[in-house]
Amino acid sequence: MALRHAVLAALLGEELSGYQLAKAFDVGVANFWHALPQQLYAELARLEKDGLITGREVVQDTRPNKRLFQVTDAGSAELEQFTATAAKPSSIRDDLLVKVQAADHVDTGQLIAQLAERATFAQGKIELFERLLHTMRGDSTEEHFLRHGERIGPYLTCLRGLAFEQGNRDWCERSAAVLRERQATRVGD
Amino acid sequence: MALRHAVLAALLGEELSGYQLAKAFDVGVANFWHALPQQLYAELARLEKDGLITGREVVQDTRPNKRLFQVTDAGSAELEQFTATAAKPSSIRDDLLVKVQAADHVDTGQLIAQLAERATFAQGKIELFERLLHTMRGDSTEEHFLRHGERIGPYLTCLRGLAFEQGNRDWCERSAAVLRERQATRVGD
DNA sequence: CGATGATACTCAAGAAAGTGACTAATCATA
DNA sequence: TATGATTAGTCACTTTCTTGAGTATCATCG
Repeated sequence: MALRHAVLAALLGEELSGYQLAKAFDVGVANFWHALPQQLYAELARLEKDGLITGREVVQDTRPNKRLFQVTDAGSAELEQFTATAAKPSSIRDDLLVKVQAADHVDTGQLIAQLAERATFAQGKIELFERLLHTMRGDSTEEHFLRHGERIGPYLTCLRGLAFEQGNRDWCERSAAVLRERQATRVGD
Repeated sequence: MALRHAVLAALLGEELSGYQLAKAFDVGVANFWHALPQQLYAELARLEKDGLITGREVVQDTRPNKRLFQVTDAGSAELEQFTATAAKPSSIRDDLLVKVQAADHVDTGQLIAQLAERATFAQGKIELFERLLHTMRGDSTEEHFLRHGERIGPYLTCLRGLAFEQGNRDWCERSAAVLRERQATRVGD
């Protein structure tokens, strides 16, 4: 019962189709909640059935028709109530960290390659987030935007995503460097 | 098929009981993989059935008997193979971020309280990780340990956990400060 | 003109994860 | 001498997530 709230939060402020929502969950929202398109369509159906969102059909000439969803008052109330409940600690799942945990017992070369790949991926995300942040704040400085901007929720979560990916990149690079150095040392033994 | 590898990785180097493993998943391993005790017991049973770990009964006088598990050669091979496959991008799930995403539409007071609580929690984790890191490296400096230490996998993942929680703490504090300032501004309107 | 890719979804099956309740012994403490 | 905490697990049930395939239209590129 939590994807539910992530979807509601993503739908606040803008009407989206399932397809657009899936895109959003692929870039921005993915920082704090990950979901596949199929889950989103299913969740949208449930939310509509429960009256927390309403959908309207939009007929399109050049593309398949779509349904745009927006949060109802009941949906807002649900989110409000959700916010009032205690937050569970965040749960992370990362294959790569599992592999690094076993670093002393597995093939170092593979691990280094995967750390490098992840660092590159993180760098891409960093650049994306920096662009997103800039788009959101427009001409204002960050400080000014955070004080006086209208919609700062997505900005704040994006800031967390940025810091997270910077942490990822730095850690991947450092870990890869450490493993490389140890490899070199061992060869030189 | 992923908790499987997290359990194997946690069991490398040390023989643990299900109960001890659950503790490990509550502190260190939780940084990159979260699981409840019930899941771990179930996974241990599966791993043993598949011959990736072996358990031995340890009779105890003062406490209930326990079963200690260790990774078999087949288990090591499985981990090795797992490392060779491409890592999926990490998946995060965080209630609190969902709430912040909706920050402009929900009760700010609650949110600030939860951010403060999370910052405190993160601070506790930071201190725990710093202690763990110190224990692992003993008298060596970090640099020396990473170059010449025997078992650096858990150290590296702990470093990531530390950075993650520092990021959490900083972001929570900043977000809470921003929301407080806006609250004050609005009152002053 | 055919291939590829984007838009916009749907369905079904199976694997994984989460929830809640429960047993049973010992130890500390008030 | 009850009370609760800690150690050490088990069972059953439900929800959620992932995987894989499939439908249909239009736009673009070579």
